[in-house]
Amino acid sequence: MSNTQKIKVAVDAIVFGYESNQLFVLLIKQKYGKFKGQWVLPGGFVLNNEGLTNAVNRELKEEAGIEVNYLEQLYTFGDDTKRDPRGHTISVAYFALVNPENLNLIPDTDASDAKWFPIDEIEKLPFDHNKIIDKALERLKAKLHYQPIGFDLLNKEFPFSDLEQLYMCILEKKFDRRNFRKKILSLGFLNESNKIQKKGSGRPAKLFSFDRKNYKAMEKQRFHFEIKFVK
Amino acid sequence: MSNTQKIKVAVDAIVFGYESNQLFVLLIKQKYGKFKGQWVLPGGFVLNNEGLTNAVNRELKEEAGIEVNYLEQLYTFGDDTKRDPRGHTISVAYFALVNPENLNLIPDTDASDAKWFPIDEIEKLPFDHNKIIDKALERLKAKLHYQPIGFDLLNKEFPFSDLEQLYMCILEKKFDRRNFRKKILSLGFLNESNKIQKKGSGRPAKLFSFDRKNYKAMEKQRFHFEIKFVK
DNA sequence: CATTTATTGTGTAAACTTTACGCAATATAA
DNA sequence: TTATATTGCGTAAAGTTTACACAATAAATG
Repeated sequence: MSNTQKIKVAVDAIVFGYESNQLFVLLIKQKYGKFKGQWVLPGGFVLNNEGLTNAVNRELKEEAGIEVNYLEQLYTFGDDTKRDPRGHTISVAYFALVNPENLNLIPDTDASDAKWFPIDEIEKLPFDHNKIIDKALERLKAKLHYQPIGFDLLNKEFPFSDLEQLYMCILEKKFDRRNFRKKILSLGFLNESNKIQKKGSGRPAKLFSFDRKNYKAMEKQRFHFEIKFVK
Repeated sequence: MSNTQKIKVAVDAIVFGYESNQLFVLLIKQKYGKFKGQWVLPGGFVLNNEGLTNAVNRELKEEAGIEVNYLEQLYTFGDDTKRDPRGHTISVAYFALVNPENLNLIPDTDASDAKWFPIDEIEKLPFDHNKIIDKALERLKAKLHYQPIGFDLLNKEFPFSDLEQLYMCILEKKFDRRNFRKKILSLGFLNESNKIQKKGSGRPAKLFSFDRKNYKAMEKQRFHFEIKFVK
């Protein structure tokens, strides 16, 4: 039985980026086959003797010349055996984040075309890729509440308002700026830099950075990140 | 490339059961091959043109004659290409729960042997099955806090003390009985039956049942299940 | 160059939730 | 009949979240 199994294994990546109050998803232009010329999620078939995580990282490098900041497995799509018209294929989807440094640097590798699309301007995509993006977005929204994942979408040093706006933008909610700041600061994993950022008018802002080491240590001591919201 | 892909796709199930203050995992005795005679997680290769969820349910029926109460995808194991000595295989692992009605009724189907093992008496298993069980247990513990999943491990009608003990047993924590009761009841999805259960000495207990319909409705209205603990 | 506008930083009181703990009610066991 | 086990309910203290106001510091405007 296992000799005759003809199921193919693919990986797909949903890479999120954030800049100027907008959430983006990375898509690439299909080069061959039935969907040639259409935008799809980066991904492809896993090679023999290649681990899944390796496969995603390889595809991201090949197709978009990108190295991500955060990567985790999202879900394996394989209930619909006709999800790929080329034949029975399951796809292990990965959820990834990049910070702004990696946002604008997508070299065109081997004639591939990669582009950032605002999340709310994504049309109907081939396969079940819209469904996959929906699931990834759901995960991103959920994780903002219980993991310090927002920092992976920001610069290393950021003013507090960046974090605040990122939360409001992605969660599509409004909440009190002052309470949010107090809450996050009270958790004790932000380092206050002595630098100061001036941008446009208004009082210049202190810059903060996420102290990942400290956070990891706190996590081991039964600390739980959690943020609830108002409005 | 995709023509020569030789990766096999399997599913595995981690089925949890609970009774008399003990958490159990379902294992089956391997019938053929290198690990013949050893206990492993139920599962097997996915058939051509078979969906993943179908594959798990089929294997559970074939190998243990069981239908589960709750089923969700856990994780896809495929970073280690040598996790199965028979060749490159990825396994989509599923997390399942059964209630006590299904706990003791495992018919021996086609010469297979299935058995419930207390979670703390599981020895070294073949493949990466111990790792899979660890991940499933972690998920179970986490979900008890943010999803009403405990009810799937109990009888339809149960005294409050059952729920309370299930939480303490699985989470390996102690907390205040009275506060726990108050908290759960305040969430408003338990129906109080007018039946009463007597068991041994002590005041007889009211029986409660989980109102799944009501819970689903509340969930849609932005209600979030959540339980934090003391001690 | 004084005034307006934009944005940051800090504080405090009220409402709500969680935690700690006492005791009456109702059964069986001795 | 008394002791023991277990259930059911209530209340005060501690902690957390929410709502809201105003001073500080810059650029933009006339």
